[in-house]
Amino acid sequence: MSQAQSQRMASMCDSARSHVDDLLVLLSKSKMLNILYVMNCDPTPIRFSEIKKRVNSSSTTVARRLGELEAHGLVTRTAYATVPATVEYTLTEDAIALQPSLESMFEWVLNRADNAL
Amino acid sequence: MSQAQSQRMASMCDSARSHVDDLLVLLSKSKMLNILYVMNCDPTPIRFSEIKKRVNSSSTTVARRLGELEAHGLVTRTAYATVPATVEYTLTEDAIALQPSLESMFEWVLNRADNAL
DNA sequence: TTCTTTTGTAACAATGTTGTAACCCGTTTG
DNA sequence: CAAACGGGTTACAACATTGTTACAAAAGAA
Repeated sequence: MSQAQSQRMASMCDSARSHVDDLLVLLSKSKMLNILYVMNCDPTPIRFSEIKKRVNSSSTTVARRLGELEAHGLVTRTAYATVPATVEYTLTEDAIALQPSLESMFEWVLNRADNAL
Repeated sequence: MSQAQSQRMASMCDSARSHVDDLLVLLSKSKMLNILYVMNCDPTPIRFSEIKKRVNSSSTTVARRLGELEAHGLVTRTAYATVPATVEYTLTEDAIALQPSLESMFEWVLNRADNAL
């Protein structure tokens, strides 16, 4: 961490702190990192059912997480009037900027998981 | 298809996936990223009370998180027989390997927080 | 003697989160 | 007509997590 960033952190006003905390709380919700990871792995639009299958969670939780991500401007939801319904989710540019961090974090996680076998 | 069946269709083998999930669950616990962040900012030994103050949480939660991190081999706890007691926590090498990811993740978080002002 | 300090732990009530089961839409297929 | 599809929503019971309060230990200070 650079000195400038540490200083920015130290001198941050309360409202900025709360924004940081909001984001950390968001990222810490169950399956959130998993969802961002699967969306980052292949950054083309992905369907609800595909996300649900890959993160292995209930519809309720996946819907809640995607709603939270959309509310924070990290994913875009696009519905198509096909039959049956088709809905695609896409990462916004802001979320894509998080990709390198997530990728190296998951590399670390996978390495540790390997070693733990 | 049942949820149990979806589970079995995941690409990774069950034991590897459970290790990955363990780590993601660990990292997703409340204040966990905050703790790792403050410990990464200044990677010298840090005392319990200092962590507690910086992440702004209760003793109970901080103690729980540090215990979980220690159980996963990510921090080392060293107690000194001073009066009153002194306990220092240090990141292990494994945890330090996570530093670049955390740093760029926090950069992203800080940037978003700035823009949200 | 009693107060103070740091670093916790134990018990517990309040609060938050989860999955399940039931249901909705609108359209096509049997 | 009834079922089935994807993509959800709602209600709710079960479960998980949180902070609070009370407590402890050890030794020096008042």
